[in-house]
Amino acid sequence: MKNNTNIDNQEDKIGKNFVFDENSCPVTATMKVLGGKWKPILINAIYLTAPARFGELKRSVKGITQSMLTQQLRELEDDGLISRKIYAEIPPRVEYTLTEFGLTLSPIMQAMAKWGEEYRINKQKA
Amino acid sequence: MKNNTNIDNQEDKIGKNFVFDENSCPVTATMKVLGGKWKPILINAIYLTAPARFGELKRSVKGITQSMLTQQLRELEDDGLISRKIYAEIPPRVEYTLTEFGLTLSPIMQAMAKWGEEYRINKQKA
DNA sequence: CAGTATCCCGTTAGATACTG
DNA sequence: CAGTATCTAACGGGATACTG
Repeated sequence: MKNNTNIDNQEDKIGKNFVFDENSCPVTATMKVLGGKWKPILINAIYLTAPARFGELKRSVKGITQSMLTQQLRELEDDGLISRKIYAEIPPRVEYTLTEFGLTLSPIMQAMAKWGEEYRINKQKA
Repeated sequence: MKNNTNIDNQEDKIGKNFVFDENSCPVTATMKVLGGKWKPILINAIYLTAPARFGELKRSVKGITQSMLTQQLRELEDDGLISRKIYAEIPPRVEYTLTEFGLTLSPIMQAMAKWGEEYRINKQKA
């Protein structure tokens, strides 16, 4: 739960003048990569249907628009989570796959999925 | 990584007409709770300084405004992650603590923190 | 088929002022 | 001290049209 790098500085124990800074929070960094409406779904979809084609994703991811799909795929690619393979064919074909690094998200996604389910149960009671 | 409840339906294996729906993605549900600019930092801050007072949080969480702090604390409370204890004193005192349920986020936060650090290293190389 | 380019809107976050 | 109320700015996401 220690998500502030200042924590490493033993001089600066959690005292009255300790400061929590968003820029040094690695959880926030992860959220930026996984955040937004489509990222988790897309990662999951690509994981389960790899190699995933653009048109397939457009059909299978309910409600996503073409521009959103392109944009999100670019961001995932820039973050090194997915790889994009272009086939010089007519009609054009592009396939997306999770990279090795993208696969390292697996335990986090699983933990989040499990927690999310418990959260729903918890909310229904409240 | 299976974050679509449809996955449980064995009739509907990942085929050509499989649909990924945002409403049935528990990862997205978790993201809504943990998402936004301040939630991870606040959860961490409350965890490390509990019982955390309003004024303390305002001072220690760098850059947060009073209205944002109030709003985020309310949301965390409504989600059952933190508890709010009011002391009928002058001057008024309010203390925030993680609930049992809030503490169950710990493994996720730790996993995300670890991944976020590796992501940063990965990005610097690219 | 797999995109790019624009324009638009709703939500989220920030600034400021006021109060029990 | 610990809030609430209100207004404004920024950004994520959506609709539509066009293209190699």
